[in-house]
Amino acid sequence: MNKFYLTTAIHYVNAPPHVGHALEFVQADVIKRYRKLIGDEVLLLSGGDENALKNVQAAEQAGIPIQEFVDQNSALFQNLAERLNIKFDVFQKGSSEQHYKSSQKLWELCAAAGDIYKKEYRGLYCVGCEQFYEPSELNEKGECFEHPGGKLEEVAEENYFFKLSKYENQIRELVESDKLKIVPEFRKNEVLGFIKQGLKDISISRSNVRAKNWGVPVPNDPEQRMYVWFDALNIYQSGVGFGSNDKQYNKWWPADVHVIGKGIIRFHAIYWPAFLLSAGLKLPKSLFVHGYFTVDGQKMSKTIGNVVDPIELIEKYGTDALRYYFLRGIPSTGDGDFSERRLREVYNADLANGLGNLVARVAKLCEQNNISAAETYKVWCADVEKGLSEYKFNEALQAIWTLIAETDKKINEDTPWRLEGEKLAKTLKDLVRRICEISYNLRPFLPQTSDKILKQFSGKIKSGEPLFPRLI
RNA sequence: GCCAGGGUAGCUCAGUGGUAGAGCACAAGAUUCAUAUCCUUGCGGUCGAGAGUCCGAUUCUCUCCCCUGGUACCA
Repeated sequence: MNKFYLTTAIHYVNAPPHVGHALEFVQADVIKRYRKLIGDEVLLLSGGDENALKNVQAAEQAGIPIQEFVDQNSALFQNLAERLNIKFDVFQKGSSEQHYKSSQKLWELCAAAGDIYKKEYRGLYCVGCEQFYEPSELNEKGECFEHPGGKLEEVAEENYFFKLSKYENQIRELVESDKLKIVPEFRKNEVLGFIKQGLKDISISRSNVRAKNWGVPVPNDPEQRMYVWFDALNIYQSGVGFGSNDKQYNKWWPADVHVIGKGIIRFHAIYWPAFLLSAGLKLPKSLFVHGYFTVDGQKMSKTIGNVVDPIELIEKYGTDALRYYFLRGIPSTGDGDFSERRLREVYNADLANGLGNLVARVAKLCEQNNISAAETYKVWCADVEKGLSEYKFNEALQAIWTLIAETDKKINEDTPWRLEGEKLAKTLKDLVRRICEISYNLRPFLPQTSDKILKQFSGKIKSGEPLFPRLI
């Protein structure tokens, strides 16, 4: 049996999840369900990047102890997954003891390879924001936008650095050769373009003061904490036993695919393989990079106040309706505009009038004529498989909806309501076969709906409640 | 600034050196098994602007305009 290990990104848990997170979860779940259906043993991991300074700041603002704060928000991410009908086999918390040990082990391996050294970092530090800024990020007076009037201090601090520059050629080769495959192609080119400019060493630690004593302690240096990316990426390993359970780790690692958003590709395509190369560990096989949502044409942001809550949408339209919109309504690798108006349009056109209505009309015909379904159909439509293997979910679904349209047309041509006897039975059985084929192919995408249809179309067929009541 | 991608029907997008395509939306017709549904037909575009190559350009070349993304220790 083939193993297949995939992950979602490790998200900041400084705020509740929005539709963008939901999109990524659904995409990962489709891959997971498909791999399972074709017989792989699959593990899906997600997790929370709980060690970021942003969490500390957000917790302070909310007036909640930091651990309690990240626990609460991590739970919201897990709850969202459940509501989307997704099961994370592992949800690895960055603040867990096991993760700390695992990340320290990774650090020690990199250090033993001679790739970690101490160096002074100088930068412009804003006390109000508690972070460093590049000159380009400041206003004309050299002040930060959040705290105008206040001068930034030039702060120097000893940090640990990782010799990223050493791995430049190896990483270029990995990406070019697709040994680390990046989907889609244009993201791969972006990464190569970035590498071409030359890789510099990166800081991978912070002083306790700046880190507010939060985060993974650096081994053998009580004054420093790991910079979040070093340990956050390692969640992919710590969650499957790196540093705690060798048997489990050897079974699942390396990851077959990391599903991530475009904003963090550099960390996954460059930093992450470099850390692993340094530590002498296996590398993930591929990255699947999705785009971001805009909302009614605008960037989603807390300041604009247009952050869309996926839970509300699930309550309004149902899990599968939302899953369908994510998968069909936007190309899987591009940016998509989220609009509720569009969601409603797609719901009525494709789910109510298309799939739902087709199932209802065939079910009624079968009920009236005492038709039973005997066999089960497990045949993948070629275009659906093709779409899935390339992560082009919208194209896969399009193929299924072509089947739906063909079946509708066939019913109109055959006019079963005018037939009788043997001919009628034969026509209806053919329609039942088509419905089963459609719902089988639908399984990775709309699991609840698929189950409902397959249940309705096994044994004696009866008409039932509409799958997707038409919205007015 | 530099690098990459894009500007095609009201919307989302596909596509080609030879009189422009799909789905949705909209309109009409026909049908009744069905969720006022399905089916058929129709409406709808100087294919970002200009110039060049060619018998012929939306498709190739150049210039310009606009949009999106990337341009690292901030995430």
